[in-house]
Amino acid sequence: MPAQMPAIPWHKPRKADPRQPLSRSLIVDTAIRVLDAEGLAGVTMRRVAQELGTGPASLYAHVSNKEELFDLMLEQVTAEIRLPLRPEPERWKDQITEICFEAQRVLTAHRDVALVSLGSIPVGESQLRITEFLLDLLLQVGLPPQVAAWALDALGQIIDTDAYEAWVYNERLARGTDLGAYFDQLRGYLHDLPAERFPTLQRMADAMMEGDGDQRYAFKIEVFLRGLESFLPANAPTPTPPAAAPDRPGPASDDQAWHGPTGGAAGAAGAGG
Amino acid sequence: MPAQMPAIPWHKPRKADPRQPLSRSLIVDTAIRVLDAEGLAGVTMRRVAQELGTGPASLYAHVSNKEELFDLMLEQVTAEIRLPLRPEPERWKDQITEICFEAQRVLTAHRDVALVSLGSIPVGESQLRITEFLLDLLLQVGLPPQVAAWALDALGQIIDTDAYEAWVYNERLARGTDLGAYFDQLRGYLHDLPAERFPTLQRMADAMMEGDGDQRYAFKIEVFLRGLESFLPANAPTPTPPAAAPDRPGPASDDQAWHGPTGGAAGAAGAGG
DNA sequence: TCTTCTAACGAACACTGTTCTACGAGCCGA
DNA sequence: TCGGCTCGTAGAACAGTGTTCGTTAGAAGA
Repeated sequence: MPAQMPAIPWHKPRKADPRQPLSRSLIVDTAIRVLDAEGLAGVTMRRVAQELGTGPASLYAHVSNKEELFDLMLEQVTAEIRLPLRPEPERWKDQITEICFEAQRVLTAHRDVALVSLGSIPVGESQLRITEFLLDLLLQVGLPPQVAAWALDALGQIIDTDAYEAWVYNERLARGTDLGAYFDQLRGYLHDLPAERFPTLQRMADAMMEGDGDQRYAFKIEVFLRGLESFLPANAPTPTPPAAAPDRPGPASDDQAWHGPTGGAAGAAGAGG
Repeated sequence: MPAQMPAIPWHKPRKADPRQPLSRSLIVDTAIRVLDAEGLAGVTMRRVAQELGTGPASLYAHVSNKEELFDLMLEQVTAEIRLPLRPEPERWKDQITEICFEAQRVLTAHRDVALVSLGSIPVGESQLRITEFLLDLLLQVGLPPQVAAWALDALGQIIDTDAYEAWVYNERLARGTDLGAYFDQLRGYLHDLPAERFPTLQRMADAMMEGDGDQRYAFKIEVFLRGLESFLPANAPTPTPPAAAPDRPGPASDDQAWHGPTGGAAGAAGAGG
């Protein structure tokens, strides 16, 4: 902060500090600053207002809700996610993996902002930008349109959920919890489970604890991409006949037949991250 | 509620109402009743205490935290999830799909309780019960141990996240939002996107909106299971070499070599649902 | 110069989780 | 039977929260 000039005495100060006037984007920027410093729970209307040298009521002239403010913050953060120059279908799995890690990098850089994304439908410009890129890529690969469309849904969930859990993990670390001891405890707890009721779990305790967050994240993405791959027309005769929901008709394996009209309302799914 | 008998005058009432004394399980049961009626946000210490005819401070003798109360509630709810009698490896995909839908049925029956599960490591008895079953099943199928272990992680995430999103969807419905009009709006919004920036998305608007929550859920599970399937030793020469995180070593495709010591701390992942 | 409009804001409302402290009933040893 | 002690209970309070109301003060338009 540069040294402040003394106020000219006969200029009665407009507000106590002649800041730039309040605006939506200024509020959002400030809120993100608070978010980065203290996490989502620290972003209160009072806290943001205080940072702007005003009261909470003033914010409501530019933002109708705390929820709306959160949405705006998410959109702003999402804009930071960089995408490759163009889709490269010949290495689509690598490219998607890279995007997933880029998204996680950006999301976790802003604490637990991913939590905002979890229940919301991505309609912001930046979110659609990512959706557009991925959708284009998946179609170029040759996936059936409906598979590609629904895959975005799932991809967004993976990204958001993992970003959130990565934050939980980091938070515990930052709060001074000795994670080494914590996980040793957990491992011991699994080992000490009654063998007659939890034989497998007890035997697999070490495997359950294996791998850090990034490895597990990479695994989830890999499994998901391999699953997608099985929907490629080339792999049409899939290893096993595709299962579906217990009673409802699940996704069939015939490829182009996907775009069929079943006429249901869309689910409340959040793709795009 | 049955008609209350008048209090016998010469019996001075113990507290104003001669309820059974406070206890952990009574508090949890009451909290779940409030949860079912008003959602997780409605579960406040005051609200639960009021339901028990007492003040909020009284709860803290049996429950150290609101967070702990939430964990106990989750554990209690998870206990409702029914499992098949025994693993049937020959139809493992169907069985897992059934369990996923059973879990979602129970979770969504209790509003947004799934939110509690999202950031927490599943160590409760009921959660471990499910983990034990699934782990056993996956190993019997012949999946490499480490793949099976990490798969539980991913499965838990799918279940929790989808249950939460299903609740968001149902909530909007319950709050009187006309979802038909809402999704029509959304569809129109996608259709009206500038074609030069979002050509694919615009073209695919209908496919993006296709399918209700259950169909999308079934699709995610199916993709995941097909991905898992590709890790079966029989399928060892997978269509493409397994990709990994950009710089880190991802899961290799050799099967039994998994149980290796990489020595990292476990991630903050929540499996089990 | 006077009016009109609107962004800004102080104060307040109805809440929240949690803690402190006093109260009072039940049990135990004498 | 009686004191003393423990421990579950609960009222009040603290420091917060999101949001709204009614007022004010500054700028724009006539």
